[in-house]
Amino acid sequence: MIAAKMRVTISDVAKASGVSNSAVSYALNGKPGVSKATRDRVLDVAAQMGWRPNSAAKALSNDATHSVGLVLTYDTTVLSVESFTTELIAGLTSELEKEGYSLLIRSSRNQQYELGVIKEWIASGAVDAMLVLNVELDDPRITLLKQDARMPVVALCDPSMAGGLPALYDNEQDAAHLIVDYLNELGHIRIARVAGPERLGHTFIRDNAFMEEAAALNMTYSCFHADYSPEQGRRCTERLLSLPHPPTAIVYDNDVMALAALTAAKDMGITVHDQLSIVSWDDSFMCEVSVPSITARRRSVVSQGQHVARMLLDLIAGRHVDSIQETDNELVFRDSSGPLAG
Amino acid sequence: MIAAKMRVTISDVAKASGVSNSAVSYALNGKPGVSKATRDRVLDVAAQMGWRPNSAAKALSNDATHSVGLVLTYDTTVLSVESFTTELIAGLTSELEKEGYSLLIRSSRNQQYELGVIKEWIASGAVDAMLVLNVELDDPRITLLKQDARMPVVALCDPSMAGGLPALYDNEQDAAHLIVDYLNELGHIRIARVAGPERLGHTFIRDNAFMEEAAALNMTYSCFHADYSPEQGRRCTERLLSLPHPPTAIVYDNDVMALAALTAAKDMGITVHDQLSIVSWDDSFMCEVSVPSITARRRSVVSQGQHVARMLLDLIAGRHVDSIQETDNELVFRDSSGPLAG
DNA sequence: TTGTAGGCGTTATCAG
DNA sequence: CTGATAACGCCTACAA
Repeated sequence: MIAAKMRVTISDVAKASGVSNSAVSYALNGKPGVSKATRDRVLDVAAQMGWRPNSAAKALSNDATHSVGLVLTYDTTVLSVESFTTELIAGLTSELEKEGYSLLIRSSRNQQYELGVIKEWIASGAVDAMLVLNVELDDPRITLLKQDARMPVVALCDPSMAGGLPALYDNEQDAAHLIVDYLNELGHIRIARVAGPERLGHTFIRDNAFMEEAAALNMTYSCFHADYSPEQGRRCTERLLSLPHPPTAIVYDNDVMALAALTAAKDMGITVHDQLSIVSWDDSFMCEVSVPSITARRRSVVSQGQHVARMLLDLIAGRHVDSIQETDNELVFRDSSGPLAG
Repeated sequence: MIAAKMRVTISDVAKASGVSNSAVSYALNGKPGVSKATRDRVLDVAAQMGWRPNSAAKALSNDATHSVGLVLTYDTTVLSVESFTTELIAGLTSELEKEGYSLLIRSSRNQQYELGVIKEWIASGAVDAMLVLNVELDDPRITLLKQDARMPVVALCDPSMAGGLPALYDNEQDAAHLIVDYLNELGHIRIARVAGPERLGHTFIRDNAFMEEAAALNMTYSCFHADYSPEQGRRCTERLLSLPHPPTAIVYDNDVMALAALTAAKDMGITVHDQLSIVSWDDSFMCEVSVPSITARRRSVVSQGQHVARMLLDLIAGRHVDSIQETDNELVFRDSSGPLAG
């Protein structure tokens, strides 16, 4: 049992450079209180010995862990929207990295469990801040985080459901208008939408936006709610296309369902583009390479992740943070949509 | 500035229940040294006051953070294999969760930077263990982690490149045989492969496996290396199909490139299935819904994540861990492959 | 069975 | 500018 425990501490460095413990601390942290001569020497010795601050000790002393928390809830949704999760994490971590922050991830099966994780984080100080995804109507997480204001939070949802917490949100209205107007210009009169789970906040927002815009343009609009899975995407498509007056254009809340719709339509002998226009709310590589390729709303989830990270870092630094609306709505026109035939 | 700092500590609980500090600690940790009566009372009071252990203090005292580290390197690879990353994280976190462990993620642009992160983790004790992805030939990370044995590690790569570190690995040979034999039975003589980056360990392993198996069956085999991106998948496909004696079957190292190949072939007027068989090394939802759907090797990345997590937890617990080979190789037959026409 | 005291590594206070 | 000394919250010998 000789080596094993070879961690270099501040006192080791202090001893080796013949100064006091605190002198080393000052030197290492670039704070005043030491002469330039000793500072340089200490820095030198520390580097030589390979000293690195112990994260736990630092965290205990500073009451800051330099990490940001994220709970991934693995119900049907997460794995069906793979690209969202990966891209968000990519954006988050790349921005956090700039300030030396890490992303701490925990897994949860349901919202109840996630509530427990959040409570633990609040009480244990395991993370300096956290973000909340997939906010639902009257989300208990929001309630919890509001009432107990110790934890800096950013919510990824419409401000109307963030309960005053700073939120980063899409301009869903704008996107809905973009899509509905586009379909209207193509001559479509009866449109439909296969939406995400009804309990999700952004589904609710979109529901209203679509309804209003369709009404304003005198279009017939019907909507089925699904769980983002290909199975339900398929089923809803079949149901819609079996209606007495089927829609001539369908908008899907995610790419996976839009893709499933492609085969569903094909199996029913309906030609996408000519007889049926399909638009996806989320763009992804799948929409590009599918046959036909799918017209989709583009947004950069990666940069959304970066923005959230920036907001979180600001909150941690004690700066005031306002809700921010993402503005980059754009429709990418591909083969799955076209003018109403006839 | 009255409330703000309302964290409940062990001494608060001690005071409130009229016993000593250590008695509380014993009681809370289920260790002997307290009477059942006081233990129950302490537990009660602690619950009442909402006590939760401070993670930093605990980490400092126990030299264990209850977290496992993962560095995501965002070169081209990561975002092109989205599904792999998401599924791996899903598997990892769900298994870690069972023991209350978290996944700590940092982001890196290149291997040099990642080396720095690893060194910092080793010296700072920020994670109890870590895993290594995308191992390359003579990977400096492996070297580092081997020479400095303080950090429990599991590598996701062939044992031959894990340098003695415990590894979780696919049976690439078996998978290669599976695919090549299948194509051989269909009557294909000239096959090709669009592989991943040459520097990656598993690419190397697969290269050899394919070459050997093709040779054993007297098949012509050619291979281009790409970066997993759709662009390169497309370009390599075009190059292969423009050869004087083009292959009649092409295997792609990931689903994204296989999908890109679909459109590439179509644009060249080549009918997939009839004139060209396409097989993907990785399965995903995209392979199911594409037109034509793509024959693919199936493996469960989620359960691989769970296995790695299990190995890491074992290592942390001080148990011996051997390298483990995943066995679930299976080929899912879809529309993109078929018997050689003529 | 209980309480006291010291340590984990860092930061911050306060004398000298 | 320097060097003891306490504090952060928890764990664990060691005494009582």
